[in-house]
Amino acid sequence: MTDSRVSMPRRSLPAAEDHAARFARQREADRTATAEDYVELIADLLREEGEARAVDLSRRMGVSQATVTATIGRLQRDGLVETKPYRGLFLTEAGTELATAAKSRHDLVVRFLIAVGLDAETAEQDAEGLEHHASDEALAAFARFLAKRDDPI
Amino acid sequence: MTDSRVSMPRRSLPAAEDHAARFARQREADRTATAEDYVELIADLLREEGEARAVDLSRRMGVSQATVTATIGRLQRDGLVETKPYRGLFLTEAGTELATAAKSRHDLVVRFLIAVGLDAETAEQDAEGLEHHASDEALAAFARFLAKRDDPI
DNA sequence: AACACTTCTTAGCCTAGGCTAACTTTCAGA
DNA sequence: TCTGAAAGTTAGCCTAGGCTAAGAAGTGTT
Ligand SMILES: [Mn+2]
Ligand SMILES: [Mn+2]
Ligand SMILES: [Mn+2]
Ligand SMILES: [Mn+2]
Repeated sequence: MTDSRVSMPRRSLPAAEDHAARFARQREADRTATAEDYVELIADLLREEGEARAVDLSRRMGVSQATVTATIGRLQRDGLVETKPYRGLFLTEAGTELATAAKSRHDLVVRFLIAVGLDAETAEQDAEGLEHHASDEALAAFARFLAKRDDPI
Repeated sequence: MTDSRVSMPRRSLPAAEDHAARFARQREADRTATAEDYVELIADLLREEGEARAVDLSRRMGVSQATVTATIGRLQRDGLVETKPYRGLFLTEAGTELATAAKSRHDLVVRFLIAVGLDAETAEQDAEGLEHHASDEALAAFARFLAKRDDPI
């Protein structure tokens, strides 16, 4: 029903299917965000503290221990995490890979935001959300930006 | 239990409360994202098509009509939207404000991503998700970046 | 006026991700 | 060794946001 008599009208709305695809991709990113944040945090805790306890996740995620138990259950079901009660959480191969990717993405976003003028704390804050919605293309662009800035021939 | 004997150790983890605050803010952004996307789309449809039907939202969001009904119900409950069945959706004052803010944020993010090297379609795609997680500070930084680029005195 | 098509709603279901309260298990210190 | 605190689990609840299938309600065309 779109009027196509004018060659380049006030075309602000994309084709419905394309539009829908954008939102679908975003919903997908939302679904994986929790897993990424958890495995990233588990990896950080393992590296920095030597162990990652559910109670630490609870504190650092700002969520009840019951919620952590449930979430960890899903991560376990999905083959990302293993647990030894009272002995902490461990990442599977897949979990480690996901954590590594998440961390490098996180760090890249933080560095980019700082380069673009944000203070470190705001950059960290924003990165926590933005990291899950930047495509590989966007990340590549961020990396190029940083490279150019560091080496401005 | 954090060891504070060393002055500046491998401090990668922020204080637990700060860490939790970051995630809390992100959860908040996630909660408001759907409302923003819906009112933004309704405003776009009203402007471009003259009316915003639930069935169009369904198509453009890539979601069933039943889901749209439910979501619109929440938006109505929250005072953002009004409905006249078979006559489309309308924004309240609050809804219009939210839509306007969402759209300007969306556009800013798109322009910024393009300026940083993304192609238009990827920029649109990514903006759909990123827009909900960029703080005012980040948006201001993006705007500064664009301004400087356009006027590189 | 009737009929078909479209639009919208309703009912019933599901998962993720939150919560509190109560319980169990482990650990550590007296 | 006991025993209290910490850690973890379980049960039961909630909301958002998805879905399908079925039915109701407009709308438009003949
Ligand atoms: Mn994150
Ligand atoms: Mn992160
Ligand atoms: Mn969006
Ligand atoms: Mn948007």
